[in-house]
Amino acid sequence: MSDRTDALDAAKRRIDALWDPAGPGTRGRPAKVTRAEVVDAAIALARSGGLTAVSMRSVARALGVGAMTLYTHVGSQAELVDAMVDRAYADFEPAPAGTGWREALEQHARGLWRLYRRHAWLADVNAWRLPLGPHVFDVEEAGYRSLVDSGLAASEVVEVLSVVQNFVVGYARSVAAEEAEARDQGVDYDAHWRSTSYFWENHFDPARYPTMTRLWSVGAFETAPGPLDVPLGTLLDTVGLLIDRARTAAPPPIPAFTECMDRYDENLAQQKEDLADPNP
Amino acid sequence: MSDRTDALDAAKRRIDALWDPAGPGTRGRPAKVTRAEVVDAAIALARSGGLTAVSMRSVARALGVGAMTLYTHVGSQAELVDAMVDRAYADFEPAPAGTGWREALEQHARGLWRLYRRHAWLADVNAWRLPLGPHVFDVEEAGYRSLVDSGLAASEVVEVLSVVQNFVVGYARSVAAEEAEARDQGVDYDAHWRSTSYFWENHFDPARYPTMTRLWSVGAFETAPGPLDVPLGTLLDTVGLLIDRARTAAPPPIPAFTECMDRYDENLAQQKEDLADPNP
DNA sequence: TTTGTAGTCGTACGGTGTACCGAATCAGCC
DNA sequence: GGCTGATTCGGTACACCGTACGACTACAAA
Repeated sequence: MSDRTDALDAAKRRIDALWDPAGPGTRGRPAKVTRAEVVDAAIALARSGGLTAVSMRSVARALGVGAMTLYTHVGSQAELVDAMVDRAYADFEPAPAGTGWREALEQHARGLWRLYRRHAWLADVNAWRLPLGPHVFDVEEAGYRSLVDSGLAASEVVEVLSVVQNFVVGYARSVAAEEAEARDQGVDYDAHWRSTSYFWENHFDPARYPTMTRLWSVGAFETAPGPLDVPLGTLLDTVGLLIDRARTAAPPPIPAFTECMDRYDENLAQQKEDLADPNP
Repeated sequence: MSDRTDALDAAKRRIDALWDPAGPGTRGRPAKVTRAEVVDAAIALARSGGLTAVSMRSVARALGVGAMTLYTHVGSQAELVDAMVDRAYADFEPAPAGTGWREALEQHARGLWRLYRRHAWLADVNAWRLPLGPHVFDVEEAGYRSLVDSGLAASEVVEVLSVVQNFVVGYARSVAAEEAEARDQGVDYDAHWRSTSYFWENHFDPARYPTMTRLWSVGAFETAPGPLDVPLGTLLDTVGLLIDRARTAAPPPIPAFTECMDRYDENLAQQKEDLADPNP
């Protein structure tokens, strides 16, 4: 019983810390570092050495401070990583409003791409789940805004954005993985290239993988110079095709913001009721 | 210099271990466990406790063996995880040959979905990069085979499969993350539900996120009972639209297997030449 | 000056991956 | 039977990790 309660409180505190950073008290000993400085130092470490380079001790050392000192500012390492992610997402540059869905969605995808290129360590942390932080939600909001009035059904908006974001993040992840591997095994890209080509020469069997051989023979696996451009264009084309189809199908419209606030309050009340009385 | 060489050799050994498991020698003391037993024990631990439950000591304990004993069978923990992934991918059930692209691609996506549901820990490891193992390649081959003769251009085949797989894996990842969180904080789904609803009640601001509010008001975020069905159907529809477009555009054809073997040998020779003479 | 309060951080505990190396145990040979 | 070489087993040790505990410090307010 108390185990569950503790874990639940911990989850709540982890969320609260992202929205109400709990500024320094005016009483007592003054702090040597701020929460923001801790998060920034951790991000700096992650950018140069990956997420594995971020330990409580290494961050403290970078700040010239004892390891345990960090715990007055962040609560736990998991909370620190949450804060790092939300801080990184604050760097996202939203697309200018008023453009069409295609430019908006493309800008959104490119913004996400830039974000994951600038903070390559995000590819590692994203494995679990994004923290429910304000700036993460800002990015989600911007993504949905690019599609909400394009004519797609509401569920399609969610699905399409999920597909696009999964694609961009997955792409960034694979690129970041190669770079990290190259970094780990010696600064030099050449060594990494040798190790993967070693695989193709010594183990790849065309007879076992005929389809891949066919695609490889026409260069389908070679990444373009501007790596994201070509696949993203294709992906946006398919979204366009989907929107064309939706316009003739005329799905139920998505209500305007003013209209739906009533329903929002209603649903929230219903949700509270369900929690109070857990019987179906 | 020797640092780089060592790292390169390590990478080679990590790849070799997946293709030539290096059977037990006939001389010397007989082994108490086999490599396959080690991998299976690690997978069993991962299935019940997640990847974090897999440590060299815990695997050894599960086998009734000293921790260091494992190193005669797997070389390192990274190599063990590689082997776990490739072993898990061997469970993939390929789609029956001869069906159309849509059934084949759908079966492929569903097979991947089943794989990631059966081995939820795959969602954690996939963050870095899939190991270059034979069974991983079998799955890739099956995916490409479903699309290679659909009429798409070669590069589109690669992009579409990447999008579909990223979607399925991302979806499985988010579901697995929720289950892992629920498990960590108390066996009971209720506690987890309370913690996320705590967020919606206390921090979500409709004024800051109007578009998400609009979509939420019509239930766009509610997951369907058969969670994968609806989004996957939409995704396959868009692939169909893309294929229709490609059939009228008539992209350059992808050569048959027999034709491209010449080009394959040629390219491989070229590659070796480039490596021998690294000047541009 | 005293008291309360908040921040710092040394110590310690239990965990991790794994390098090192002697002990144990076999096949094959004298 | 005894010996040699090959192979595996696993105890010990080291460096690292996250963090609970509690003594210590430095300030604001009383």
